[in-house]
Amino acid sequence: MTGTGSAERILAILDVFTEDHLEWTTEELMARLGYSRPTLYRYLKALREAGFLTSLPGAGFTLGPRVVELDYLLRKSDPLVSTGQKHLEALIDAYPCSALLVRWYGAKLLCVASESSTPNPLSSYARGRAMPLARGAISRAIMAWLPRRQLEPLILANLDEMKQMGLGSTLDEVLEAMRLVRRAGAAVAHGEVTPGVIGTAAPVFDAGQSPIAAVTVTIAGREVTPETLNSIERDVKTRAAAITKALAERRVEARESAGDFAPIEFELERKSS
Amino acid sequence: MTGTGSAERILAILDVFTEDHLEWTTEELMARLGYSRPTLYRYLKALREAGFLTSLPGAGFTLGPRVVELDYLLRKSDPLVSTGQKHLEALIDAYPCSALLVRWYGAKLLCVASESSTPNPLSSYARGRAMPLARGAISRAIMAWLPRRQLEPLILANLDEMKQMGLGSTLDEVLEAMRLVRRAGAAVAHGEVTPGVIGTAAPVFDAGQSPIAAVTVTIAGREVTPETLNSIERDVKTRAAAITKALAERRVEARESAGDFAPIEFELERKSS
DNA sequence: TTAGAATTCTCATAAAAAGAGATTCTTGGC
DNA sequence: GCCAAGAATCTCTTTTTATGAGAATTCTAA
Repeated sequence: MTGTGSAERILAILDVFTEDHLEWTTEELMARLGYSRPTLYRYLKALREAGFLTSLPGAGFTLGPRVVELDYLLRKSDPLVSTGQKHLEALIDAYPCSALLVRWYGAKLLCVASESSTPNPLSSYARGRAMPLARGAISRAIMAWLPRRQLEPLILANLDEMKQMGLGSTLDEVLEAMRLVRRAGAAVAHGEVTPGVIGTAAPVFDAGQSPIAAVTVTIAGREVTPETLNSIERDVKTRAAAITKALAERRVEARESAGDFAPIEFELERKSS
Repeated sequence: MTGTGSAERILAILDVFTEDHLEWTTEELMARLGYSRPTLYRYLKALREAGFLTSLPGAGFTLGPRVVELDYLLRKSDPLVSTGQKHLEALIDAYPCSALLVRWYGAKLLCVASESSTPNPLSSYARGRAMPLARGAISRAIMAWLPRRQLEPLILANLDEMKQMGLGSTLDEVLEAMRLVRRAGAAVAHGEVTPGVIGTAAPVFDAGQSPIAAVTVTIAGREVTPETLNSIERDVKTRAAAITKALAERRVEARESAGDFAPIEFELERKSS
């Protein structure tokens, strides 16, 4: 569990680059990480040659171009983003809101695409922004459809915060709340993440079974009627279902053209009897 | 020179994820990289726990959330991007064009911000897109201001392509062409990257000395008069200079408030779960 | 539940990181 | 353009630690 391999130690270097401290000198890194000078330089060299770090002219290191390239790759090739984009645009055209596509990464909710038709809140919902695990419609739109094995430990780990959200004070109560979300087909949250902002989210499924993402609309609570809210919920559900469907179709296409793939040969060693 | 350390071997895994092949099964990776099964799984585990890879439910791996997060970090904290954004917007408001901010990474030109007021070419100039080193206004707007030590090997390595661009057929001729660009304060290229598209680029400097980026405007050649072109060139130069100045001021501010930096203490190693 | 596959474990072997200090390469100052 | 101060790399031995064959385990899907 505890990573003491050099792999972990190299990747750990990237963890010290944070919003507050994005430039590091070698001295600072030595002090922070406790690596000896030659070792640190070896690691830094590897990371720099791979493009993950760039040495600044003055003296120091910062994140490098590979990061930007990899994100471009992901952005351009992620079927979720490419099929979802138009649906986000349709949503922001219909309401004065922000529309997000948030991916479930097994331990993290990360915004992977966002559009907005209101001026201010855009920047706080940019791509790459991590979302809270225990609060908000997004979280529940994913969690409610998780298999029990995955769901239970998650709830137990975040029970305190969920209690505050009024989801219930025991595992069973929260499970019941999740059941209601599942029945409704979407999750709605009033000001759980940002005060005064209503979030509505519906899940996107991968192979029809496990949720991989959520389509979300956030809108200012004071300028929305219950009817509009219903309409939003309907639209969000429709859009999410459409993305799920598009993903499934894409999968089929990919499989059909997979004839190019070299067949995998089983090379079991069978001992002659 | 070719890295055979485990650091390089781990980072090499990320290199096989390309636009054409973004999902890899363990079998494919073993065949492609030649690692033994346990070793590969160890590496994959490290990369997955760091978030650089995600295992897909079906069977396979793809790039993970850390990539998106790191890019967000870079985007949000890169002073070049944050000070340059408004200038790009001003440029696209003034002309029907695409405006880019392209960063020089020592061996690579990478678009780090882009805005566009024309519908079609937007997607081809997205953030993360690598730009050619030997062609186009962007390249020259950087190269012309590089110190000779860095410039010469670059020219020699790309002489053939530069010959085709009409920059000269010998080192000295290309150096002379660079001198002209330096005198003009900006580089202009007619259809060197995309046929029919005129690019105009001016350099952004870091500490007043070495170029770190270029502001670029690309515009369709047929719908632009020589006067407009002059105007664009003037604006691009002005904007680039403004960004350089803003960066310098930022630097001063950072230095003045550097007393806030907490002294770095030894911290117990903690691993994220 | 039970095959079947995917992932992790065990452990002896051997490779390759680590570290101290010397050495070379860069930078900035004059 | 030269020199000094600092940054980055190299040398080389010790010891750590990664490696890989095969076995054991866990996961997944029927």
